[in-house]
Amino acid sequence: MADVAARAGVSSMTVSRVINGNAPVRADTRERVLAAMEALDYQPNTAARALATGRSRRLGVVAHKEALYGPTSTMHAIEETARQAGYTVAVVTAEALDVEGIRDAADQLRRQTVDGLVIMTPHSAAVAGAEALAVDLPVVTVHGHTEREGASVTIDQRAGARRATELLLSIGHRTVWHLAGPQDWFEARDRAEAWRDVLAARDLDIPAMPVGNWTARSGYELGRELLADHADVTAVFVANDQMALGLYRAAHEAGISVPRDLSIVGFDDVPEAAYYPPPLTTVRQDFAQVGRWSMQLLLDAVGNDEPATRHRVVDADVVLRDSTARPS
Amino acid sequence: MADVAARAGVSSMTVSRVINGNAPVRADTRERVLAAMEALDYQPNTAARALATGRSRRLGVVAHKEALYGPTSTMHAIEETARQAGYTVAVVTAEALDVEGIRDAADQLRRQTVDGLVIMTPHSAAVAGAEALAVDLPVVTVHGHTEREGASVTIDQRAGARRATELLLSIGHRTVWHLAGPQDWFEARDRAEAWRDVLAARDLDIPAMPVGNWTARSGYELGRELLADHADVTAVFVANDQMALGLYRAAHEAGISVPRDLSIVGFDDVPEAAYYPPPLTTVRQDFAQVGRWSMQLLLDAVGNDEPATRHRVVDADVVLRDSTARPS
DNA sequence: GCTTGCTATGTTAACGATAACTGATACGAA
DNA sequence: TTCGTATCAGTTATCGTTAACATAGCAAGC
Repeated sequence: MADVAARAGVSSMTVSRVINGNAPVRADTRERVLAAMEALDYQPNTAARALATGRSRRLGVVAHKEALYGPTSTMHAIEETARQAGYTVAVVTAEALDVEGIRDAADQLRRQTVDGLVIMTPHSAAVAGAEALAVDLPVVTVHGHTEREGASVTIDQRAGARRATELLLSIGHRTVWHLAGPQDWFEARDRAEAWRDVLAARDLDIPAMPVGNWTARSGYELGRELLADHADVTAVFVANDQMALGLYRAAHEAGISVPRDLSIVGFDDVPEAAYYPPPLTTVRQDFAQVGRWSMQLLLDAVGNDEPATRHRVVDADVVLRDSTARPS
Repeated sequence: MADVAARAGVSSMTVSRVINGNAPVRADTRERVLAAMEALDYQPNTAARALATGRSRRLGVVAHKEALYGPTSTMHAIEETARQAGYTVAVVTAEALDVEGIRDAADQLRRQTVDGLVIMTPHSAAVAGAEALAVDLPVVTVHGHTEREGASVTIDQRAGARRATELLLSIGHRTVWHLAGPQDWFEARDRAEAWRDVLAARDLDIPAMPVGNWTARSGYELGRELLADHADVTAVFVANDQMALGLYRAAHEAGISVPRDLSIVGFDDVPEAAYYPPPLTTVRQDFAQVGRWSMQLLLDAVGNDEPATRHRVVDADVVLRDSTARPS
């Protein structure tokens, strides 16, 4: 920077003003400075700037380990939105998404002088960790639930699950079973509760709810037991698309045809769902929207220097394909 | 830091020495300093440290947009390895993986004073961008090809593709077709070339090679044409698992049974592949290993303050499942 | 002609850490 | 005893940038 200043015949303060555009600089002076920057291929040093201003134009994201489709899509949208606003993103993968894990990850990010934090909080335990942080840093939580303090972006799991369940009932199924996701994930719990609520509202018996872990394998194993034990199952709402794929296989092995003998609705709408045999009726979640909105909330909070507080909810809609039919 | 020093009754320099452990400090002094750090919940400021030392303990990763399984797994492994070595990771998603896009992304990271760079270079065009950078910063490229200067980690696409093709020939198929991936990706090109080489080495005719774009949709559409036009196809090696899923559907619609009438081998071994109907024989790639090794190469280079130069190749093995059988 | 106020620039002192040097004490060998 | 050499801690300057204040020039208003 000193070199640039010397070459342009000004003080380094003027160079700083040209870069930041926050104070008047005469047009011809600005030109000279810009020319000097160009000629010397000058890159401002962000460490020095962060030290002087106390702001790093860097945001932290606490992610979790699994390479699932949803969080990955959200991550990319976060990164892109941040970049367009001139921020960079530092990612830390929490070992475990409990209070301890979130705290460790966030500490590491705080040491990096991040200006704000996006925390992916699918587990209930993770929320406590997030709350503890919001005191001295703007924090937005993602995929959590909306009943906490501070800002968050969630997908309307309940609406999606309600629609899925109602769809199956509306085409004539007497009741709907549910293969659930791990119940320490908000998303899984919300889906299960909404499913239960729909059945309860219609005075239907609520069948036993096997609990899986998002993997196709768990869908397969739970599905095999379910179909072996209960010959009367005609409709299953599955917690996500991978588990639905596992259930497909269990049904196939049991000689049960989808959708003729068994209707299945998934959740997520992964890109492959349209090519499962048969193409899967599922609930689409706009993961990218979640990323964009969470970053916007965070940028607002960082800009205004106040904790973020707003909640935004992304809708979730059923995509009708070929895995659902009236019961025979 | 000054507060910590005051509380412990020492100078800030002594606190620095305790933190970095690079100079002798008497045991009881160290204890006092550690106690003060603990009591004040002291967090070292990385911006100041970066400014003073010229090293940020931060590494950059240039990723690409698509939320594919492989790159995501690699990313997580990179992040984890970096964290264990005390480094953080800044991610930038390149808009386009061409020379321009890589350059922009890397410039942004360089301004962040990163100590080194991992560049995911699946496109041929991206390599040129990477080469331009290696001059003043340790760079490791991933998923590129090995015939360039500098360090890289790749998966042995050729070996994997060769094994897949040979497997199909060895169980009696007269020839093997190939549904290829986009030919501007090294991985896709390597797989196609290895397939062609195997056939050529046995003096077999080399069938036309439809080219897709990694998606299930492209696998479906190409598969439909292929099966309609060529009644004699008995074995297909597909560029990745998603495309294989698309081909499954095309076969199913055409009344062709897998594996009885048609054997299929995929590539990647995504977690769902074992639950495709039928479970997919495919080539497993250890994406996490790629991430770990690339980070190790980079950390070596950063530590020794010299450009990275070594190449490492991760093997790729066939996982035998139920989508392959002798021709009937 | 003198104040007032604006524009454009320079000067100085931080920001929070470390590098390089200096000083004090202790200990062993000659 | 004296010197050399560790060992431990303090002092000072520095990294590259910006905040805060100072200054100079000039136009407008009375």
